[in-house]
Amino acid sequence: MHQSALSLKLSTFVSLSETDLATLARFLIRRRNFTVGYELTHEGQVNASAFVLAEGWAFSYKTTPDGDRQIVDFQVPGDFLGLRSILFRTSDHNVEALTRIEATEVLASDLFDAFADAPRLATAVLWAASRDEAMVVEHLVNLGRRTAEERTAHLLLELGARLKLVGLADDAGFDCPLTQYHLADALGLSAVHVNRVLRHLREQKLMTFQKGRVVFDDFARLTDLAGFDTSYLDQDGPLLR
Amino acid sequence: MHQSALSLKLSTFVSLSETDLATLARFLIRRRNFTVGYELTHEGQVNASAFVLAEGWAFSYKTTPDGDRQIVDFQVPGDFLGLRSILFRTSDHNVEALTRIEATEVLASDLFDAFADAPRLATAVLWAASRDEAMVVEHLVNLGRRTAEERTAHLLLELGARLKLVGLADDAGFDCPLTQYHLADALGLSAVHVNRVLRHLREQKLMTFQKGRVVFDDFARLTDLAGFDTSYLDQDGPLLR
DNA sequence: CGCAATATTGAAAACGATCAAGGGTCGTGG
DNA sequence: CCACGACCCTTGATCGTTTTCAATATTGCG
Repeated sequence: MHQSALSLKLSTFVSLSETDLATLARFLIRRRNFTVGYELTHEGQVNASAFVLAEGWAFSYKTTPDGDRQIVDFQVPGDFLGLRSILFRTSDHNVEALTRIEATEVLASDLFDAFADAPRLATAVLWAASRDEAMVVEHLVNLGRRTAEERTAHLLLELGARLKLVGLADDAGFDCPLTQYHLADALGLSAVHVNRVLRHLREQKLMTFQKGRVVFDDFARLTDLAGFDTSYLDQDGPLLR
Repeated sequence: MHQSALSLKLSTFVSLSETDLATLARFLIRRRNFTVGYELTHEGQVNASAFVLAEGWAFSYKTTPDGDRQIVDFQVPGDFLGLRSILFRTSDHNVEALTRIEATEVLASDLFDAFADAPRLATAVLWAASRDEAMVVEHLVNLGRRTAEERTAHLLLELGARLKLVGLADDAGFDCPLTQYHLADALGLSAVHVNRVLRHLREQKLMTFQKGRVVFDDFARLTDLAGFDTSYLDQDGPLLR
C-alpha cells in the first residue's frame, strides 16, 4: 500500500481513526521518482513541498558561507523529507537524494487543511517533527561531546536502529549507500580521519563498514563505546488513544 | 498581559482569530516562579509539562553516559520550554532555570484538546517547534563546521538577535547571565578554551563579554567572521492568513 | 568577611586536519 | 573489449587547534 509507511509511522504515536486515515490518504497521491543527487529542496527556495520517502536514502544539509557542508540527518524509508521547509516561507536547508529514490509529495496547503478535518493528524505530525528534532539533538550531542570514534559508532548504530524499524536492518548489520565523505560531513570530521576511524573500529573487531555494508561485529561493546541509548528513538505505543 | 509573549510569537506566523486567542488564553493560567538551578524537566521524566518562559533565562541539555553535558539551546522570554517533552511519554532532555525565572505551564492534554477547537493553533505550534528545530540545526552546523572562534561569535550573535526580537538587546549588545562554562558546554569546547577565545575576540576589538554583559564592538566584522546569517531566525509575516 | 564559584594564564599532550601520493572500482565511450 | 576518467578509499608525514593539567586571580554572594 502506498501510504502505509507514513500512516504506520504516525499510528505508532497517535491512534488514527478511519476518517483520519482517509484524510491522510487524500493528499498522498503524487508519487515521484528522483535520480541520485537530485535536490528536492534547497536553501532559499520558496514554497517548497515536503515528501514522504518510500524507497531509497536521502540526506538534509546546510552549507556555511565558506562552502563547508554539514549533513544534519540521513533519511530512510518512512521518513519525512523537508517537513520543516513547508512551514517556513523559504527553506533554510537542502534535501538531496543519496540514492535513486521514490517519494510521495505533500503540499503545505493540503496538510494545513487536513488539520481542520482531523486534529489528531496535527498532533501526529507535530510528534513526527519532534522525533526528527530529537534526532538532530542527539547529533548535536554527538558532535559536541564525543570523540571521533564514539561519534562514528553512534551514527551507524542509530542508522541501524532506525532501519530495523522498517525492516531494512537486523542485528547483524545493514546495507549502507553512504560514502566516507557523507560520514565526514555528518560527523564534523575530515574524510581522511573517518577512514582511519573505520579502520580502527575494524581492527578492534567492533564493526566493519566496507563495500556498502555495515556489519556489527560486537554490538554490545560497540553500543557501550558509543554511549548509544535508544530512548530518543523509542516509542512505547500511542500517546493519544 | 500575561499570555502576550506566546500569542505575539504565534501570531507572527499564523493569523489567529479571537476564538483562537481565547482558546490559547484558556490554558495559560498557571504562572509559576522557579529559582536558579531548578530542573523543569529531566531525562526520563514521564508526563512532563511544557512552559512558556515569561522572564529570565533557561537552557536545555542532555548528558552522555560518561557525564559530559551538551547544552542544546538557551531559552529567553517568549520561548517554549520542553515543548518536545510533552509529545513523548518520557522526556529525552533536561531543562534547567539559568536565572530566577517566571513561566506559564502548558499541559499536554490542554494543548491537544485545543487543536480540535482551533486547528490554526496546531499549525502555529508546529511552526514554533520547527523554528526551535531550525535553531538546533544551526547549532549543529556551528559545532560541525566552524572553528572555536567562529562558533563562539555565532552563538552570541544569535542570542543577540533573538533577544532583540523581545526588546532585551539592541545593536550595542545585551545583558547575559551565562558563565564561560555554559558557553563551553553549548559550544562543545572546554571552559579554558572559551576563555582564551573570548580574550582573542576582545583583543581583535570584535566583541567583549565581561561581567554579565555582551558588547558588540564591530558588529559587521563579527557577523562576517561567524558566517552569521539570520535567515533561519527570520519570519516575514504570517504564512497562514 | 569568607567561601565557593568563576575567570585567567602557562605548559605539555592529544586529537584531528591538512597535504600529498597512490590504489581500487565502476561506468562510459571509443 | 579496452582505455579513460570520475569517484572513492587508503596510508604516511607533518602541522595546528584544542584539551588537559595545574596554579593563581577575581568576583559575587551569604
